[in-house]
Amino acid sequence: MLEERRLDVLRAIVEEFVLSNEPVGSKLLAERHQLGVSPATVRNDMSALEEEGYITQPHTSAGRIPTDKGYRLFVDRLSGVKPLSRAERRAIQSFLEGAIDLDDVVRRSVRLLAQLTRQVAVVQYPSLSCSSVRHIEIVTITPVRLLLVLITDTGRVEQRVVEIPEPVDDPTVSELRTVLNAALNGRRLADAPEAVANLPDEARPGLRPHLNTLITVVMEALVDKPEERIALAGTANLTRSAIDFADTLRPLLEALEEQVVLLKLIGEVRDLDTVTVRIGHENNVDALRSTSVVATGYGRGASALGGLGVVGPRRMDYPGTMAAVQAVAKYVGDLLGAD
Amino acid sequence: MLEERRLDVLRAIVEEFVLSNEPVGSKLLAERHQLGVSPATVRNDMSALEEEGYITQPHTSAGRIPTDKGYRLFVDRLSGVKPLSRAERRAIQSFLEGAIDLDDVVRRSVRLLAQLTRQVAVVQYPSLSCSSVRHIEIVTITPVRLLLVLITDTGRVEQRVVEIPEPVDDPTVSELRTVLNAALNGRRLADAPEAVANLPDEARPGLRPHLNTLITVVMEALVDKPEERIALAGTANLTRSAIDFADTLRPLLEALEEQVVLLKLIGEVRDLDTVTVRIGHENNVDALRSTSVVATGYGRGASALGGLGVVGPRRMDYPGTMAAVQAVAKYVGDLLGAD
DNA sequence: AATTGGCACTCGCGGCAATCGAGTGCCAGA
DNA sequence: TCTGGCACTCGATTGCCGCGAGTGCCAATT
Repeated sequence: MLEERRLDVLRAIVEEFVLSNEPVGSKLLAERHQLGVSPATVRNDMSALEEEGYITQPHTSAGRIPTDKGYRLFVDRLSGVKPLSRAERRAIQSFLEGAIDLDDVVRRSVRLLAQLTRQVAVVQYPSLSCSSVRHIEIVTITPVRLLLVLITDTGRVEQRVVEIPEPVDDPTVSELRTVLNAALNGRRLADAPEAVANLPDEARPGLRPHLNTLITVVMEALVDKPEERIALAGTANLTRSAIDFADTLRPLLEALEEQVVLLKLIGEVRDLDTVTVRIGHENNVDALRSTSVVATGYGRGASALGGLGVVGPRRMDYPGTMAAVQAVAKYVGDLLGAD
Repeated sequence: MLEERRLDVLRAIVEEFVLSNEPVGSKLLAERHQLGVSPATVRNDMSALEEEGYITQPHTSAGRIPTDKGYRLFVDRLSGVKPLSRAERRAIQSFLEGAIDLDDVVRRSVRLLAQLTRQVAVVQYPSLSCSSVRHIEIVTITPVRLLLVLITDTGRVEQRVVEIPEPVDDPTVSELRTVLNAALNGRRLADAPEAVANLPDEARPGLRPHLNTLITVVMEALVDKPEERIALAGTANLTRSAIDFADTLRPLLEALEEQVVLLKLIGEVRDLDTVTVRIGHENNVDALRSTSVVATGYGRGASALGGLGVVGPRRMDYPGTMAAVQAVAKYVGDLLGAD
């Protein structure tokens, strides 16, 4: 009973603070959230909550604001799921279904997510290693430089320039193309290594050296260190949250421009079916210590094709943001998993 | 003589203000810049300059700051060329020459430019219409869906999915590929329309409908409305210039996310050999009214392949920025024009 | 034991007046 | 045409004061 109400108080504090961005006091809580007790009682609870580290006061004679720990408890135990409005669902659907190719899907999703959450949105392009090969094309640029073009079932087109040690002629290139396609078409890139492992042994001797070179390059470029890509939108929303500027905003913007940071971030949280929330200090990146990240994976079947999420102030509408992230992930997953 | 000194005063004001970001007064000017006259004389000149609209004072009892008109005069007549330091030239060279493909070149240039100028940098990918065709590839996805891949001499790879009205088989696709390549290889995309104009007439009858469809699509997608791309870097630098935040920064960030705006901007100023400067109100975009844009075109030969530049506060080191923009444009032009 | 009303205390904030000083404009003299 | 002098303006800084929101504690009540 007493435990129960204390949590109610915490929930009320979080909700109120998210709304107003001002430290919230006992009087306001008692009258606006039907707690059924007097301000004095609320004060006692608040005192206890502060003792336990869930809330803090910026200075004496001010109300309380949630700590990271407080937000964490709120997210884990206190917040219900806030379903999206019908209008929102409709907006998502109509906004995404006009997309014509992969680039378009990603660009639309990231803008959509930024708009829905009014925060910074991040969408990762489908990882190559989770995709299947639809076609491999080899184009001769010069006799010793080939352009490898890989087309995946997610519609992603990836190209690499390959320098080869000795010149090849067109018939050989054509033969290489046939052999590679036969071995890889329809297979997932993650399975590619074993699929091509003994290709050279089966090929005619004259082809082997080239095949070996190409296979090495393909493996290295597309499987071992695939180029992950990221789309970003809504950085203008950072100015909204009145984060204190010079100190926080700059490093944050710098971090967001750093693909590596974002990839690491998304990589850690791209589970399907789970929306991960990282609050403040829980982020491993310094520049994100004063922000929260809400992210999840998208895709169909077992493993995630990629991840997406938003970055915003800790003072964030977690239920709403989580709902939006989840919904967009579902739509994007369906869209890219199906086609 | 008197005219002469007045301009010296304006130059001094601009330089001082760019450095300090504070309104500059007559005393400071007289003692720091060897004008050879007393503060009182400087005051007279300042009064005249204000009369003519080159400078203004934010409030009585404050120093003067340049107006847009003042900056304009400074850029046009007062600023010498500030050559880059040897170290900077070396940095540019070593930073860019490691690039492996087009994407890499563009990404590196934009970061380099942002770093050199400490401002927001924008680099446009080479326009398709200015590039020549190196190779066209057609890949069958389904019998009625083809993937067109266009490779240009600048290393850009562009792809489009094409829906065709009736199924084609592989030999036909192969034939189409041969015909298209024969007609277009080595030609500039801008010249493509005439190059393919009477291809259908010369082809064997069975090929004509497909050829017509493909030509239409190629023309539409790659020539009429080519997808221009833009790379952006250094948005974090916006926080540096103490632009007043909530009011200016948000619309600015929003504008920068809008590719259309940037493309329009760059498109207007991509002359080769001329670094264009747009100061404050000279920009046609509202969000850029309180910023300056320094940009130019890059490329080899007559027409520009693309444009690049920076966006920063009006209070900007114009000579230095112009030098950096020019230098990077030259290197990028050489890099992309040569290969 | 939990809750409540009462009360003293803290402290940030807004308003106000006084002061300071940088910078200007003007004028008379060289 | 330039210069030194001088009065004036006005934003910024400082210090002070009172208000009020919010707290913590305590004794009384249920």
